[in-house]
Amino acid sequence: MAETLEPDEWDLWDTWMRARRLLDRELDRGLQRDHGISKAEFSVLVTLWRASGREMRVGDLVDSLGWEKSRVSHQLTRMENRGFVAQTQAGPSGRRTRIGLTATGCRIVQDAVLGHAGNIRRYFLDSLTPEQAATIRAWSEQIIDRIEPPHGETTDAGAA
Amino acid sequence: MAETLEPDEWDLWDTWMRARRLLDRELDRGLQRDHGISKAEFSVLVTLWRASGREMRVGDLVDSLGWEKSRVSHQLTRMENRGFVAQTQAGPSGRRTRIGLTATGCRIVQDAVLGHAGNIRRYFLDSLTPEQAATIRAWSEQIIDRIEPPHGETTDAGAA
DNA sequence: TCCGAGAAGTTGATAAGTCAACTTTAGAGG
DNA sequence: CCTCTAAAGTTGACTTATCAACTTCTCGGA
Repeated sequence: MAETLEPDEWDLWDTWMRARRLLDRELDRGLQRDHGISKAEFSVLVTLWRASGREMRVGDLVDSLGWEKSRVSHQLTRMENRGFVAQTQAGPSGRRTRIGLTATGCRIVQDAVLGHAGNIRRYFLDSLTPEQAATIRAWSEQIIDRIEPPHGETTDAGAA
Repeated sequence: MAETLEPDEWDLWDTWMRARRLLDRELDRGLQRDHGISKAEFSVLVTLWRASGREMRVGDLVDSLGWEKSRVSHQLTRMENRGFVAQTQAGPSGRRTRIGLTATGCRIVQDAVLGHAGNIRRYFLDSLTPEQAATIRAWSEQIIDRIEPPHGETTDAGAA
């Protein structure tokens, strides 16, 4: 800690952050404009869509998305109101145990995936050679490992 | 538009997004824990700090940050209340024309930059060989160019 | 000088995300 | 069968972000 970054390191960081921000904004707008959903809604929809039976446990959704569970809960409430998802198995109380796509949700996600995939390709993948892709993947995995090691290893030891 | 992604392309995308999310979360927490400020506050502080005279026009701040101007305005109001920034030149109405760091803001950002730089190094730069860094930089620049071309060129023509 | 268009900045309503506290459920141990 | 504990899920209050509408400035042309 308490060490400084060289100017070109700062510059790399800033450039990377800027690219991310622009990319996110562009993808968000595409989703909103073409399909009327937010990126958050899209994430929930595809996650459910990929699941076998198009439904899953709330907790598994939390893990897949990597969100706070309260965020998932609020999001599901809103999406239930919009008619995109529904409980597939109601617990004794008014509580969700399993949640799944409705016909509407299913239809929307199928459309949205196509458009979104196109945008991801256009903005993200097309600017990428295979070697670059490999680099990005490897480096992303390093970051993930470093911050969230596969299982109960300590976070900052080991790599000393 | 309307084309699909291969499984390994989706996987690259997911991995990259996950890495970003974890990295952001980690950096946010560091800033909050060690310096009591949010990432948004930090961004404003460093941007002003790097400016000559430690002050700038609101509109330039908007451009540098790449945020919506209303977001910047709200953020500045909060930060004025916390005593981090202040108007350096008051317009005729209660309006900000130029905004700058206060002594407090200046002190905080100096501390925070050190800690934050350390975290950026630890999580982001350390996992990077020089070639990887070059790749990431080049690719980030491509994304920026593609979405926000330097000056009034059309967004999607040209690269055909 | 006066007008009008557009830039610059603010505001308030609403949506989304975070945090901590709470309730219900499920399971292990007695 | 009971109880205790932890996990799962929800809730409400609070913070932050977005959107659209608004006000105020600036500046070029009649």
